[in-house]
Amino acid sequence: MTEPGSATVDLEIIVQGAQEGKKQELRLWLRMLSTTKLVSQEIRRRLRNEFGATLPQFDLMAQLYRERDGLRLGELSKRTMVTNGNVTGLVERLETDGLVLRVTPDGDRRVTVAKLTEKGETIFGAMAVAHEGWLRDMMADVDPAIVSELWQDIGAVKSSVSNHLSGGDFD
Amino acid sequence: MTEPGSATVDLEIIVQGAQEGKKQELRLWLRMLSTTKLVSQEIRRRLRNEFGATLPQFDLMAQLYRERDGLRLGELSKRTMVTNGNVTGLVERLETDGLVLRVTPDGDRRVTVAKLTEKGETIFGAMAVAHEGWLRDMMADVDPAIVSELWQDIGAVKSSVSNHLSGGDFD
DNA sequence: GGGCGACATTTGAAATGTCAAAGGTTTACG
DNA sequence: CGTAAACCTTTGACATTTCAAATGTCGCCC
Repeated sequence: MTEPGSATVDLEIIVQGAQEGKKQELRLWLRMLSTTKLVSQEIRRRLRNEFGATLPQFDLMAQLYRERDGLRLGELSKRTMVTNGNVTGLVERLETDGLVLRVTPDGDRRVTVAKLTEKGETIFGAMAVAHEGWLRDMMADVDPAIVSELWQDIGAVKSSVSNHLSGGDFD
Repeated sequence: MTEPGSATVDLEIIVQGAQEGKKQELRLWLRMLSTTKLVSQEIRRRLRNEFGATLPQFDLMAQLYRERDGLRLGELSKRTMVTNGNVTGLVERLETDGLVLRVTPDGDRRVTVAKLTEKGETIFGAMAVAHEGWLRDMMADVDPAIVSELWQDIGAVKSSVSNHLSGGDFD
């Protein structure tokens, strides 16, 4: 790939920097976005085919699965990065299906707490196992060391982004 | 399950592999997903505030911007990773706003070709410049070398995922 | 030249997504 | 007390999303 006899390595860097080095971030973003879409679509398809569930429902249940005492809707909204109004409908549907339960605690009647039903826990357990397997399969060709490195470096991206938001939100 | 194939590996790796190394892919995926959501939301907010546009509309126009002769809806669907039915409505709204034009070529009346209007090109030009700047800003704290490396390594992930799809789709 | 299979887009139902405004509740302060 | 501010959730209007089924065209083969 690299061309021969370049005693002027500096030149390349300068040229690259001046011409298109500026778009590295854009390029990275586009690739992150398309990759994420690809994986999402695959997971969505499998969740649908094998469990009749949707990805947002899975996400929401995942949060409840590790907080057996349940979570307030606002907290669910933050953790799933889904708007409040959206959580309302999501929980509503899951309640209809008997996977989730809504309770208003005694102390504060403004609050609604959602928690998994026993049925919900059982079903989600199965989904979680399958879900993890799908990801292992999809990333099977990637060197584990790279996987680990990516986790780190994307963390750096995430934290840079967090520090440059116009609204001022956090992880 | 899987047994350690080579006895030459470090103890660390074995330990890691036995304990929680199995979930590395899941961990990476969750981080990719949350980071992508974070960036998407920020871009969405800015597109809305500064241009009154939505992210899918921006994506679609981006494709048309570099194909001045226009693209068939099916091709748009593939490139934006948006379903056919979705493209229909998207283009419909953009046409209403006078940003996009729909034409049926003479040769084949099954086909609809969408292309940017002059107004569409002007407006998108401005959005593209801003968009690139937003990304540079958001990733400002990330070492350029890391940005480049991430682009490469995520490419490896993408291609692994592509090779392990149940449906069998490609980039 | 009629019809069948392949192709391209649209439609329709249901779910998810955003934002802004409205609805109750609680808290705090004068 | 009693009202205003703060908090939590829901609602409503719209845009986007997916899937499956319908619609419309083209190509080809007999």
